[in-house]
Amino acid sequence: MAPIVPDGLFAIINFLSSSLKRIYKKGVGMNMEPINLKKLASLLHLSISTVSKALRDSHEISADTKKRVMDLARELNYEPNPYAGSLRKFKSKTIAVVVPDIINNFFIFAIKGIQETAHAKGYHVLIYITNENPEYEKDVVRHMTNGRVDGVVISLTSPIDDTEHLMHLQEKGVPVVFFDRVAEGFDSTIITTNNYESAYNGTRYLIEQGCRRIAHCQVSDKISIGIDRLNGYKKALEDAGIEVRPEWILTSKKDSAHDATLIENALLQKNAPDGLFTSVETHALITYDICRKHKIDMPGKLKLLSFSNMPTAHLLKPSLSTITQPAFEIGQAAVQQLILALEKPARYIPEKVNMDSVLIERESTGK
Amino acid sequence: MAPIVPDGLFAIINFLSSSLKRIYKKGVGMNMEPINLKKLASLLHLSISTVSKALRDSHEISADTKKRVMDLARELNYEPNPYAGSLRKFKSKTIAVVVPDIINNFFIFAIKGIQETAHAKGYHVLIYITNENPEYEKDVVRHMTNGRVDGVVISLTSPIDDTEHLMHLQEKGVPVVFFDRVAEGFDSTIITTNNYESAYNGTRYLIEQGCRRIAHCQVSDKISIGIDRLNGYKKALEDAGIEVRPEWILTSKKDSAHDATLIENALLQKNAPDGLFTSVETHALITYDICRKHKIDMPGKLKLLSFSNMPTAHLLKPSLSTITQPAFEIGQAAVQQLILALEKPARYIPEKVNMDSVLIERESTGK
DNA sequence: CCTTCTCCCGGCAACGTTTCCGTAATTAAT
DNA sequence: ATTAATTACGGAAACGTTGCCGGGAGAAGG
Repeated sequence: MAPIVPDGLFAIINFLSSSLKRIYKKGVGMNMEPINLKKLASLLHLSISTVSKALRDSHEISADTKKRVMDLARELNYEPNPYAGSLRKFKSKTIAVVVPDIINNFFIFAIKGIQETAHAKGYHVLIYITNENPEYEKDVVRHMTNGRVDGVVISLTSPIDDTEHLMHLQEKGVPVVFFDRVAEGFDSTIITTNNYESAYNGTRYLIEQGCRRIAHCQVSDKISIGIDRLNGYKKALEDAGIEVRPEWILTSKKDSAHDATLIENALLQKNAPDGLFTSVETHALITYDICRKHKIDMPGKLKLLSFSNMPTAHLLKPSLSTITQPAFEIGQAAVQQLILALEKPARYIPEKVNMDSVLIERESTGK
Repeated sequence: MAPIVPDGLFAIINFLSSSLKRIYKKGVGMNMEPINLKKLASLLHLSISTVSKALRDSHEISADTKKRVMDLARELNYEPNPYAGSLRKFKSKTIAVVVPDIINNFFIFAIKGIQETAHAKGYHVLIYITNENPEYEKDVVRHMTNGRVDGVVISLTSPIDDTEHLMHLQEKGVPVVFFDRVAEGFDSTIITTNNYESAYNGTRYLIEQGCRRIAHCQVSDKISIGIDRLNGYKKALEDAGIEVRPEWILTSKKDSAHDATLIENALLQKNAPDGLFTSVETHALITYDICRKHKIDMPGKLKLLSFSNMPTAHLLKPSLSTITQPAFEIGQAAVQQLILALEKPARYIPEKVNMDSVLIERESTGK
């Protein structure tokens, strides 16, 4: 069927272009010639478009041609160049996940949920850790308008009123899904937990456990969860007729050494708090260290409650009472919503999903 | 300077093509027209190649032309399409990190190190979690020959003798750097810790603490660290004249329920172990739960030592003695080596980096 | 005045796909 | 038998870049 002479010529031509490419690409190396549609087409004596359509199982191609093409493609381990397709189709099958921190079990589990469902749907996941640095977040987000990612799942480190970089992203047609640390005024999906109620219930629980001087350590006064949780804390105190004392509202500076002295000073003052409600698990751990250092009896002298997804909370001494968020499910839901926005924009209606956290009583609150 | 009529015409033409593109791309939406080199060129009455060169600060372009171009690019928030460049240049400025698990502080810190240094060097990071599934790892790795990533940093879940998928990757010219769970026979950088010595010293330490019936729980008998650590464990027993009992070598089935009963049965048999040396922190946590459930006194009846990077090890009850690996530094080193291989292939010599873990004595071993 | 050189810029091909279109050959409908 | 429809394939443009050329204008040197 295939004429001999042209094949020989093809072989020579291919060899030449092969070695040229090799030099151009790597200088030296054992890497074989890249195999692409053109290569498959020439080996099969078909056109590039026919091969392309055959591989995509197009109805325009006969059954046995498809088989020939697919067999050869499998044999040669053909892998389509994703960037060529992306360039043509304006979609990369890639999403970005942007988180403030990774040494935090909440984000770990969320990332796991994100990654798992994204991969199940055929998406690749680029990960960006902002290290609580708003400038870095802006920088990263601004560069996402270039088509590298089809959509973004983000938990903010920027203040709630400083999100024009995300507005810009949205205007450029890149869907954004927020989770946990969210923004307002966006026509996009926002996935949170019931922060206000959790903080309210947590604070009230501390009161019920006998605390009257309850401090709160928040991660920031400029992000959504910081505000919501603070408000829940305040309202619970008010409802119990307990004065809200500003000096007992500790605000993290995102520097663990600073935070440690902040908490330490608060706990060592005269008439010190008898209850502490922390918003992130690292602050709870810092508190453990402080209590050990200064021999503060927990839960005797100080009761501690923290938002946390630590797998070791029940093994600590004393075991840590926690408000635990459904982190994994949040990650899953975020990606599901994002992919819906990407693939069925008509059926996508941005929604505010609000999931419930669960309060787990343990020894640190005198259980 | 610029003639008025042509500009007006351009505007009309641009508007038309804009609305057309909008319909083609999204159907509907507030997204503006994408801005690319062609657009910049037409606005500036320059050629595409001139604009391209100006943006890359080429010496072929005059200073004021560069300024005009860059000013407009900044004003319009021009972002070069990364995939077009990747297609042209055969490099994506993207690396993949493949890890078996993410609910494991070792990998968390490693990922942090990887991500941080990769971004510092201008690389993007795709993350793949294999969930200890070799088939999934193979699937993922096989699809990495298509140019999506320039290189791969991997900690294996596949058995040490089943790595042809990685061979294939290397043959295709994609550099691979292994860390922690590594493979043999590859001409590439391998970053490990001194697993044999750590296991030897850890086991000897347990002996010194009075243990005579020491069990070892390994993550797998088919991966590098499993083998090395087991051998260190065995050697330490032999050197102390203690018999190595096969039934005390527990091998994880990568299913936490199964592992729990495995360890539970081992600890409940008559003449049970008085020491346990676990290779991953999850097994240590399982052991804590078992001890609590069955009221096994730790460290009285059972001493526990584990490889672990848990930030809460010192806060557990009892605090956990650990062998802690320099996870963050491993991640850093892995990426540094990979980028060296990518950018200075001439100066890159694959090496076997071996870092030291540190044994931290705490209460779980009777400190 | 002619040559040579430098400076600046534009044209064009190429990267690997996808997809719109055209068309030849075969089959079905009239 | 002529036309219409269908099947199966190829040609070519396009996606947004980069980089090799080539060339015109002006300056410098003879």
